[in-house]
Amino acid sequence: MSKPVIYWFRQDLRLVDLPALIAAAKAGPVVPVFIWDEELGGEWCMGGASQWWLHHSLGQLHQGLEQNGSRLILRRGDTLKELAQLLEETEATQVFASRQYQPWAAGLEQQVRDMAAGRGADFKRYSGTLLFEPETVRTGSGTPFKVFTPFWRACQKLEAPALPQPVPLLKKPASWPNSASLDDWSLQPRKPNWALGWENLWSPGEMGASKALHTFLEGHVADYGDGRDFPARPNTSRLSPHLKFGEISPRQVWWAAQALKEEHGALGGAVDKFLSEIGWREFCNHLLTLFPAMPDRAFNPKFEYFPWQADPQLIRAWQQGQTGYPIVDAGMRELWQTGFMHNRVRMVVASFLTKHLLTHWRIGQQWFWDCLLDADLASNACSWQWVGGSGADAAPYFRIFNPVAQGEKFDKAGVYTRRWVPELAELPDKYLYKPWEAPELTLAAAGIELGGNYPTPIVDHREAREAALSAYATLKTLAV
DNA sequence: TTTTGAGTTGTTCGA
DNA sequence: GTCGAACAACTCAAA
Repeated sequence: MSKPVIYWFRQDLRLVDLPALIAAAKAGPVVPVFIWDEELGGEWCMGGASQWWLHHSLGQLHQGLEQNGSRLILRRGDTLKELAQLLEETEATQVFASRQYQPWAAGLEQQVRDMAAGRGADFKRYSGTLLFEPETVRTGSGTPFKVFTPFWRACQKLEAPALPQPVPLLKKPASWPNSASLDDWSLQPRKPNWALGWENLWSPGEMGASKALHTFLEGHVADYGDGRDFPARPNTSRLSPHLKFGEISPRQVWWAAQALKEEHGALGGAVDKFLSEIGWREFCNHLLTLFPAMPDRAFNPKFEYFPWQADPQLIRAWQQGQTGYPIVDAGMRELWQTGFMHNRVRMVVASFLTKHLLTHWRIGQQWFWDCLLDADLASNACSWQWVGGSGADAAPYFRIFNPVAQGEKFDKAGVYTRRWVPELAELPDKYLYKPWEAPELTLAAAGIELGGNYPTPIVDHREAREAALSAYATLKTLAV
């Protein structure tokens, strides 16, 4: 019998359309492995909410492998050491994996390659996480793009992504190495269990991902263009955590979207708008590859001199959804309670933190990193920098979201806001986003005591706006 | 090399 | 209530 090969699962927890797994299956009997390396990423090791998802996704992956006559070998510890140990135990001659794009990934891949070579084994790396490899998208003069629209246009002109590939036939090795037990890893919170009920909100794993895609494309994409901006409407895909863990490939998304366009030409506009969001995922990963310091330093160096403030009380009020601005508080509480936040509201809360509170975007990035199920290093860093004004193709500094206007515009009936800020449930629409303007009697009738069961605004919008504008003005004179 | 057109997501003010 | 302009130039990408 031929020597086995190792398939090293990373953030590609699926069986369908996985080029590296297909290659592994061709090369010999496959030992599928996942290594829980808690330290990997250092400061950016996996956040709490994401660990909950990982637990369930690994369970699903294990089931999927069993249905294909295989299994998932779990190990915990340093990636390099565990892979070396597995090579020794299995006498495998090759290690297969999908390429990742975090700043530490390329170095780790090189270390694995060297370690394997030292044992007479080969390391083989394949794409599969992005539609386009960062090296392949370049401007006419050969430089990487720094503006989204021309970037995405250039992507469309490249050869279309390959069609998704089916699950390969996995041959069993002569014997299986030992596996750790998922439950021993304590990836799920216990005391307190802040993920209570999340099983009803999310279906981690390949099947859940596929279902989310089809529910979206069959029902909700039609009204994506407008609907996606309204947090109470169902017109977003909610695919982000699935994509983050690689439970579905962007190629599956791309081709399912193309098929829908062909079937219903009228949906083309909405589908393209949705695909451009997949484009932003690509763009962010390309930017992170280009500028690995993205999570830590301003892409626009001027912003390294921005007069950020850091008031722990204000930061805590933001984190806990106690700012006194209902749309902000609704978003922050949705995040805490579900591990997710609607995109429109993410922009509002991020603008509030960076501009109203003049707090460094890194503080927000770190909070999101720990709380978001879909926390992705590239998207999180690029999006925070975009809001803060320091990113590529960033929002202009004078774009300061008005939390009252945003609430009134995008959640007029208050369905979203009242759900997450129930103490305001009885407040009439007219005052929902500015309870401080409501007459005493109205507040009393709604059971609201400002400064009691709901906070007075922690900053005044007009004053905060002026302060932000003048803080940003200080950058103008800088020559960096 | 120089020139030209364009650039995710907004708010406020004044006519 | 509605609409257009200002916000502030700057950088990017392509011709």
